Amino acid sequence: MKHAFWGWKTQFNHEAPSEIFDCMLAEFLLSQGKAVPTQEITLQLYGAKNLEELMEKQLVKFAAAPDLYEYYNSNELPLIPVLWKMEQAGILLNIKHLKTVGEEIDIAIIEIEKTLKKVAGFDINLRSPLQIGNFLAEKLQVPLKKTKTGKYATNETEISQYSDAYPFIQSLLQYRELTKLRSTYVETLIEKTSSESVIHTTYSQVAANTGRLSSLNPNLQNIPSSSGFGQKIKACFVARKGKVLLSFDYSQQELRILAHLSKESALIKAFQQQKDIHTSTAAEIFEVPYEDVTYEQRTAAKTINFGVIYGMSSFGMSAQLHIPIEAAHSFISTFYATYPRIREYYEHYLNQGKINGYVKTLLGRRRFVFERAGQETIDNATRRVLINYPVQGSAADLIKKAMIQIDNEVVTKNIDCQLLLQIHDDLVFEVTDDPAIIDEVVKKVKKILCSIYPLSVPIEADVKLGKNWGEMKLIEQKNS
DNA sequence: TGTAAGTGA
DNA sequence: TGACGTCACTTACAG
Repeated sequence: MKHAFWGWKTQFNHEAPSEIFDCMLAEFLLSQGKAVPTQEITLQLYGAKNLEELMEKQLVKFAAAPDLYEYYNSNELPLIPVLWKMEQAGILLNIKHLKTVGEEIDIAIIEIEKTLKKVAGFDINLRSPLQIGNFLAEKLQVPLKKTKTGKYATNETEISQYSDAYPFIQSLLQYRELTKLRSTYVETLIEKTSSESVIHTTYSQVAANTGRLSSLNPNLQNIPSSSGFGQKIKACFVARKGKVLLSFDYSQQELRILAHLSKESALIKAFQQQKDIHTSTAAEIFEVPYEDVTYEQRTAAKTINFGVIYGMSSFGMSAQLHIPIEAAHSFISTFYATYPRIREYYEHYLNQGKINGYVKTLLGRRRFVFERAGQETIDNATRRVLINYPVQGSAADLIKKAMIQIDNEVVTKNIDCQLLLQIHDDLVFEVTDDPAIIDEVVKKVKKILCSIYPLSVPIEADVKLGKNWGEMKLIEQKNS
């Protein structure tokens, strides 16, 4: 929780000048009667003597781009005190419980370690991809692929296909999962927790090229949720005494934004009718009634729905769904036949990228992919960026806008409630454990989240409540 | 310091 | 032809 706005980015394609954030943070802190953190490196970098001079230099930059100045004034600068308060508040950690979970993990690790070393027959370093790769490929004759540096690839998707034939691999994957949890989550979280058992992250507004926030020291945006032990770790994040945690999770926000941007009527209709979007896509591409969609069909449709947001190829899809490339190709063709406007959306943004050198989000944030306008060709990596950025970037814009409004209308309005965390499409609050207050916060926050920017589809959010972050219970259906 | 791996959205 | 889904952060190993 040093503060939210250290650091800077100098890539040509980045338009979030962190130095102005430093200036605005300084102003905010001064208004609170606090000491201003000196940004000597930033000052030196821009050849400025003080923050005022730095700010003047920034304003010169912005003078050339009034629309961006407007965007930053309304959506980035007001977010600074919001993030600052989130960092200062921090979240309470049940250290005792976390240590117990750590001990459970330790016991499991020691057990697995013993059996693995026995099978290997020597003191193999299980954390070394080099040693593991050599052992698997040369001793056990597992036909491993090579990485780009010519070593054996031992990543999960590569080796898990042999886990049935080799119990060693199965145990190794468990070993990796447990050691990851222990070192990255249990140990670091304990280490970074204050004497009051509160953990403070730092948010950066200038790390992600899409305009998303990022979280560091520690990163609280990738706390595990899937596995059993992961859930237990998450459950160690608790509400303070007399309070509860409330989370608001946007439902399929990126696909809704895709529907809005592409104006694809079949997709818009599905959202308007409040259907399960993956089932709906499955019904369309497999030409079966909505009610008859099977689990496998829904899974395939889900992969395709997310795949299109990222510009996935038939190769990537075949790998993920374990189907032949031809089948994946056919799925994708059918998808575009079903949702023709999505293909047009692609073409539009690719052209914008060529013509202008950048593309824009809903709120006008730009991402440059070329140094100059008027490009003839686009390579595949750039193509995917152009396709993904408007969707991911717009989602980031909208939740930031909502956070600012929520802070103004809920957090600072004598309602006992504080925003603690943002995980891209998810906001976690700490609220007094009182039904009337909880009800008020739920109504107000949900209203802001869902009406922050009218799309051609409804925006929806799931609301969950709990004493800890690992066991949150849905308190309101998204369709209500 | 770069690479491989794994966690999240 | 070669690559093959976006955006992050952290850990550990090896040079």
